[in-house]
Amino acid sequence: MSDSSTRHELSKRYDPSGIESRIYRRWVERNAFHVEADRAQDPYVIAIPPPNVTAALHMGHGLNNTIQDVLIRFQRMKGRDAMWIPGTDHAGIATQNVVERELAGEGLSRDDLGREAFVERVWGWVDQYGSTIIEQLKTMGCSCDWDRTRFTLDEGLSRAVREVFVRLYEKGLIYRGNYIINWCPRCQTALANEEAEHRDVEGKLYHIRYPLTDEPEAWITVATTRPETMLGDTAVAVHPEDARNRELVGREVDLPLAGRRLRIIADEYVDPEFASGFVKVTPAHDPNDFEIGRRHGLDEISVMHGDGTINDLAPAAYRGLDRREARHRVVEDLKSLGLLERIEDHLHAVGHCYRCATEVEPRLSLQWFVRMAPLAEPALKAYREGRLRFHPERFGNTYEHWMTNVRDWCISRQLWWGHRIPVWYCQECGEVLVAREEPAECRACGRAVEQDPDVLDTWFSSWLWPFSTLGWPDRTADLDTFYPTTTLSTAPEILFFWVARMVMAGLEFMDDLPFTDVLLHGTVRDARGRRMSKSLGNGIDPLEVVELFGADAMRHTLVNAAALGTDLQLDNEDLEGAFRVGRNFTNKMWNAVRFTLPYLAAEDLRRPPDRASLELTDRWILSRFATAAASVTDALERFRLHDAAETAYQFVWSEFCDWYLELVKGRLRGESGEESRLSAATSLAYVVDGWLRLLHPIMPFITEELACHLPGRSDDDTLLFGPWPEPPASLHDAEAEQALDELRELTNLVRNLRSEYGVDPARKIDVIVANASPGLGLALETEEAGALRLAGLAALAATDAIPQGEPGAHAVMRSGSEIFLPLRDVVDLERERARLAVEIEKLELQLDQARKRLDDRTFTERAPDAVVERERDKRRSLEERYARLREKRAAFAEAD
RNA sequence: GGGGCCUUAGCUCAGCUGGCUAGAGCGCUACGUUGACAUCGUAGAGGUCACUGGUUCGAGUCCAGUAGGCCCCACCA
Repeated sequence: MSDSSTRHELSKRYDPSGIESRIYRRWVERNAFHVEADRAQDPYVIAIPPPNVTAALHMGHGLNNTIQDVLIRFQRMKGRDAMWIPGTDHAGIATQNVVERELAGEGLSRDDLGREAFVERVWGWVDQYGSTIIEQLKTMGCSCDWDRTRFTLDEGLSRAVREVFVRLYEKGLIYRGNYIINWCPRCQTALANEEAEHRDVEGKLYHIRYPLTDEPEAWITVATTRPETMLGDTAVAVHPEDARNRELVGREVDLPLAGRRLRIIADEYVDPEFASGFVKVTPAHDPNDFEIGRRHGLDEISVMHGDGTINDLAPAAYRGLDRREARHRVVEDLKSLGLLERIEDHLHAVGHCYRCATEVEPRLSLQWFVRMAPLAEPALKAYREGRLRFHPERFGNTYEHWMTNVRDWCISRQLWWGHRIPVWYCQECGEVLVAREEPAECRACGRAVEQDPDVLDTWFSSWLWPFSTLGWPDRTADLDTFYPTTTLSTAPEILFFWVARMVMAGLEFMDDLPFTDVLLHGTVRDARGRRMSKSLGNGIDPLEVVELFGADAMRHTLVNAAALGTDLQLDNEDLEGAFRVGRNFTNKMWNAVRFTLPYLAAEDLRRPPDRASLELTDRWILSRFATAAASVTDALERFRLHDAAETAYQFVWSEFCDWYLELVKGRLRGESGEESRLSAATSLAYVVDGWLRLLHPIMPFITEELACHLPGRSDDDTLLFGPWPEPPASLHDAEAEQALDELRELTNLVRNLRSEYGVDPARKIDVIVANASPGLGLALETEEAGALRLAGLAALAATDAIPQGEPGAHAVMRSGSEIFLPLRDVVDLERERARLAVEIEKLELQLDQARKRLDDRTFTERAPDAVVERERDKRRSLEERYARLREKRAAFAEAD
């Protein structure tokens, strides 16, 4: 690679376009993200939550994948074999819906094509668009091991799915049966419990009279929210202890409209306090009624087709009506029969399909299920024993609750797109064959067999993701090396769908947790606090953000806004505003490095300069850098990415740029001699290299680009593999920090006074310092020139005592050092006296507080010594400043 | 019905194990084109940390309750 690509003058503004794609290409060309199993000594592994193949990148992806990339890059720089497995999910219903919609545009349905052609069509779609999101992840800078990209429906993963199905079946953990499941009448498939989203709906509660068979003038009243299901009633139930109603148990009622006789039965399920205490029992259309029905051996009459229309088991008048129309008709008919007692408003939760939001229909049907309790037990144990950790911790409660109340998982879907259920039925003898490979014939009778037409829930493949992607069920080197993975980062809403199930599968099939730490990030919201969504049209397109401000700016903004466990808000109507912080920061970094480049010593950037040869300011920035680096490292290790971003930002901007660069400018130009220049140049080089590394996980492009320009570096060098900055503890320098703190305080005080008295910024003024503390003395000894420049001073003089009563502005520092600006032309005596009075008053308040505390015996006795000592220091400092300021004021009074 | 979270500056939010004068960014005010950066610099205004009580030498931080907002789970029709 030649130098020509990057070795040019840096532009005045940072322009990420061009740079980012060039850098990414360079990484890919050297195959930098790939890790070979046989060379991985210390693996750190993340399996990406595979986005749906139908997906286009949204901010939720942006956030989650930034988080993962930060973690991966951090660990890679620390020297670990960081491997990030990418891939996509075939997303059964979602993808099938997309292609069906496409077909609908051509006036076709999937039935027009037939199963085979339809599936082929979906594959075609996947081939064409399925890698869109993968490409978009690259634009964001994600450092996935692209060689390992997997798809939940590829050959290897399909084999894993069949293997798992067969094993669970043989273990008795998969069964088939007729149960009430959640049915989406639009998608026309079964759903898992988790796939039905409960939402409150304003409904009605209908009170309906069922006449007693042997006493036609008398009736009982049942209450229902779904009158149309009465067509499938097969009993009426009361609570066995219900004093009001229990003598009716055993009698019969005439079911209106359907003309069927129903027995009144007693069942504990019924709440005797609710409404009249009678419940109509519809075993085929309600999960509770189903249970009652099984307990009492009731008929299960399903009165609906899969599409939600009434079927032939209902009276002719209702056949073919949609469930809504049927409800209306039933209510009207009951009204005209005088059997509708009343209708009340009723708020209740109704399940909705998580893919198309259609109201779910509880429906009796023959499906395949996984018995979950035996799988949940070890998964729960792992959490309780602390082997599985959640960040933030509170999600552990949610996990525990779900695990302890887990219900069997309906895994069959009446779709065409997905893993075909590996079960074959003999048409002759009814034999059921569950097999890894398609059987040629029935093992019982030798006749032809036919495969179950259904496919598996898409999560039935994703729950195997952490090991199926590594080659399982084969015992591969990848599997040995990279399983278990380390961290999982995802959105809390798929805790049950995916995270919990992966834990179960990992423990069941690999005998080990799939990961040890689960990081659950917040939700991205719009300016009004609403969740960003396609339907609301309030999303922000990450690609547009990258285009406008660069991936680094976006990543920084996202990480910076996403404190652990909190949602983040981004203004979708003001992109510029939303990403300003990150964008401005990239520009700041760019210019900071651009400025330093000509001055950097071409020493070994990675070796901290020897302290003995350094000047105070250099020792100070090295000390600050050591603190920042330790704190960023700690934050990243604890998944507190936000803190890491914040710390690095403050260090670079507020300490490095605002103070260090400003202070050393003159020295870098050689104004203080060669030795001084060298001290600054070597320190600068070490610190710049260091903070570029600290920021690389969050902002990989700009840091990589800038690092290439450092002396002795070329395009062939990269920050990818570290080393991660681990400055020696010896860089911590209390003396330098103390001195520079005082220097900064002095500068701030002078600036403040200048501003208050409206001194022309261009005007150089003098300052007199008296009673300088050792720290300030030390600072001025070496940094006088810097202080003069930053405070806009012409000269700085030290004396033993400030001239008494002379017109000018006064201040006293925390250390007790005094400052005097002899500004006889601008300082108004009256005003200065008033200003001092205000200062004195403020000090008095603080002093009172400190004294009160220290006078309190319980405080001095019970608080830790260190706290008490600090308080004493504070009082001492306050007393000193107080005394000095009062002197000033007194002097003014005399002078007047 | 159960569980969890939130309420801190005009706005968006930090503040982890309780301890110096509660922070950041944006916005606002005043001033500034001193050769890194106007995507900038300097200074400043702005907070009874929702409310009430408790624990403690000490509470934004811990506990209880109140009010408001949000989320998850749940088979009372």
